[in-house]
Amino acid sequence: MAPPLQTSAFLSPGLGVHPSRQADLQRCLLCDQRDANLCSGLDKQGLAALAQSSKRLVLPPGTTMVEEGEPAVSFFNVTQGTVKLFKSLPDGRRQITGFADPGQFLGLSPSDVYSFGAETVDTVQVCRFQRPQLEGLLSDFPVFERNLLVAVTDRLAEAQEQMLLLGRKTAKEKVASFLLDRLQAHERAQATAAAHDHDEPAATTEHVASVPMTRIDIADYLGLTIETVSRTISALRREKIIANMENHYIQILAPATLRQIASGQQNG
Amino acid sequence: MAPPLQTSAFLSPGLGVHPSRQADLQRCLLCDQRDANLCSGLDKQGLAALAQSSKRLVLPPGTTMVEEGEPAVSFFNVTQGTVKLFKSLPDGRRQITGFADPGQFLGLSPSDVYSFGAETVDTVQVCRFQRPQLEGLLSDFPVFERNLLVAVTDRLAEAQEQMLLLGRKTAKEKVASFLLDRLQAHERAQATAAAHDHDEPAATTEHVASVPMTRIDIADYLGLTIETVSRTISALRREKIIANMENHYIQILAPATLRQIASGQQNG
DNA sequence: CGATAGATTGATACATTTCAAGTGAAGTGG
DNA sequence: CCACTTCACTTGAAATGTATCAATCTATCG
Repeated sequence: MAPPLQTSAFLSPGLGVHPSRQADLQRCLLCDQRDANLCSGLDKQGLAALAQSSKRLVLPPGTTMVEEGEPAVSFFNVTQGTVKLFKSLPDGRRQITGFADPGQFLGLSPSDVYSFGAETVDTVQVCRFQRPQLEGLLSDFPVFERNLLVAVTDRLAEAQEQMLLLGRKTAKEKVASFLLDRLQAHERAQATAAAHDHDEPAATTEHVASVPMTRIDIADYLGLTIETVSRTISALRREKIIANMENHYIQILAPATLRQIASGQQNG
Repeated sequence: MAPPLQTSAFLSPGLGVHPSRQADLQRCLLCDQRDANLCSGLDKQGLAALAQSSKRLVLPPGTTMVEEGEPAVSFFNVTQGTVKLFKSLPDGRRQITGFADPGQFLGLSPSDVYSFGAETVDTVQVCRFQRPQLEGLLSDFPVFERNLLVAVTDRLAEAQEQMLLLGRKTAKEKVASFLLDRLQAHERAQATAAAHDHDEPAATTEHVASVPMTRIDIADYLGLTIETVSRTISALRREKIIANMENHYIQILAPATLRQIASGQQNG
């Protein structure tokens, strides 16, 4: 099952890193997501190996990254933008199982074909790994494998939370939960950007949710129809719990209230 | 599929296993689940370490194994029976996120407190690990860590399938999918038992689903009410797709039809 | 044998879907 | 520069699948 690869030291630290690989390593060293999830805790040698084994891609909105049933040859780490993961029924009904924001991986599958599809929501940057090289990295760098284990565990916990939402929450509770998720996603993005700008983290007095996806995607994520999503968002706006902003952002006026709604302690 | 078994005599005295640990090692060597998931591919040293670090427990039906919010101190590997995992809302609404049948683990959590609850459905046998010892095992035995990574990945894929069910399937499709899951669970159990009996695998001409859980559990797993579950099962019985057996077993008369229903290609 | 828990069945209610129409913004071509 | 299309979204009215409320049945167990 797991080929126990030898940890051959193919890049002696400190000594001459292959010139043509310098650019690769730089890419990792300067990456926004360098200390996030998969890539955290790696020494220079590990980072160099990661850099060598991956390729950075920029993908326009609506790009299919993974198709259900196709051979699972690639593995991705998202560094910018949002990717939607989904499963479909033969008649076209679709369930979005999650959104992969910067710092998250995608592409693991229990078999040799993908068990899900993936498509970019907006413009997305990823690091792409090929399967065999990924397995080598896992074997060679225990920290990397541990990071992946932790990341998959996180995703599993998220999936369980989403099952609670899908199975037991009302439309209003679903939308409230979603907006809070997107608030958190935006806050994380802000924090990451601030850290790399060396700027002071601007005191977040405004609560803003990043919602780059369409109503169709939201509906397919929450197990609702687009009409119900639209109506529910309108209702929250009428109740002054949220407010419209530019294109793909929503302001959260009453986060505490929204949290109460999301956890089923208030019906508004 | 079949893991490469060690063919060596399983207790060569030369290897100096500590005498007081012999019983522990025997427990692992004779375990039904020895070659399943987490415990597969381990050499004798690894198996001995596993045996030493874990304790076998037998738990009666309805035992709380894990409570949401409590410190995540234990990790379990199920060797017999079925455990239900769930998340709840403050007002008591509950979603069962999965059933852990023999060979499956439970107890991983992204933080230091459990993000879910777990309770035995019937009489359950588990191997219990304490957190610190588990981490030691993961670090010491790469095969073990890889097994866990594979197992968590499997569970994540299952969770995604269940999200599709919860968000997009009708009551009838949900129940059909559930019965097929339970058919597979029973078939796996049969296969395991047969392998350890050294008996020929009895030609499975009858398709039987093992359903040890109550209607309440089924409803909380499928995002339905007990009434809807009951009505739907009755409808399938009326249509001669399934038939009643003793207490907690259901016979599948038309597996192909059930599969079509489960995947949304037929409404019956 | 009565008590209790699990399961079934029926009648009604309701949350969400479905069907339908309409709005507004962005892009296109004459 | 302005009709015209398109796409995402919103809103309304009617339909429906599942939930809720309620009664009954069955099996197990003290």
